[in-house]
Amino acid sequence: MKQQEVFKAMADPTRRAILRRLQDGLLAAGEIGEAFDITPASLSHHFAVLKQADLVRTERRGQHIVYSLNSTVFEDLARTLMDLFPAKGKAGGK
Amino acid sequence: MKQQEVFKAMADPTRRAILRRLQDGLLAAGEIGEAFDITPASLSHHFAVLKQADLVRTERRGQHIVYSLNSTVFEDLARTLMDLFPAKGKAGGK
DNA sequence: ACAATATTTAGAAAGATATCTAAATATCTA
DNA sequence: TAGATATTTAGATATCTTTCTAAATATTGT
Repeated sequence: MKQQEVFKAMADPTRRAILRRLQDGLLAAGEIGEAFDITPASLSHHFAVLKQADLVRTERRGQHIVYSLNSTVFEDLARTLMDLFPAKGKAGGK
Repeated sequence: MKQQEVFKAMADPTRRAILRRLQDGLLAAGEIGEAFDITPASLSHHFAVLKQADLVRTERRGQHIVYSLNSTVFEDLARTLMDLFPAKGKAGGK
């Protein structure tokens, strides 16, 4: 996991909202954008950050590009957080 | 949980390192700082961000101010992440 | 009360980020 | 292949962050 990229990606509220929209399944970039008051260009920038962090996958379907969540990275991230708090992770956590 | 503040706080590598140092128990600001090549002033700024997010608690002990983790917020954060990925959280997760 | 130690606050500078508009690229359909 | 639609890239700008130095505040011990 590219930890730094993942945390940075998650730090923006628009990006978290994008991820939430993707919970229900694949969506095209434009469909995702409908929910936000933001230009396609800005949205595309957010996608790039999410892709960089490997939080989403893309696939072209005709003239659309569809996005989907990459659950693996979420699991890794959750684990990293778990490791961070004391009670659980045994003494020498990474 | 102040979600936005928590995510932002976690997005900086120095702050995550601070949190990791605190896994082993209470530490004074200065002790934490020894591990980093950063001025006390900058360190103090990071503490402020962590406090703002409620990720750490502070208590004065004589001339020291000791920091400790607030596990509750980590749990909340981990839960938020879990909710974010599809398979697990049932359909209508917040 | 003074000096020493520990930490925070204020203010400034450099770098990163989010957003926009305009232009480029890719795909489909006529 | 030309036009329409969907998305990304380039370049600019305003705002936010990280970091610094210098100064302020709090506490202890003499």
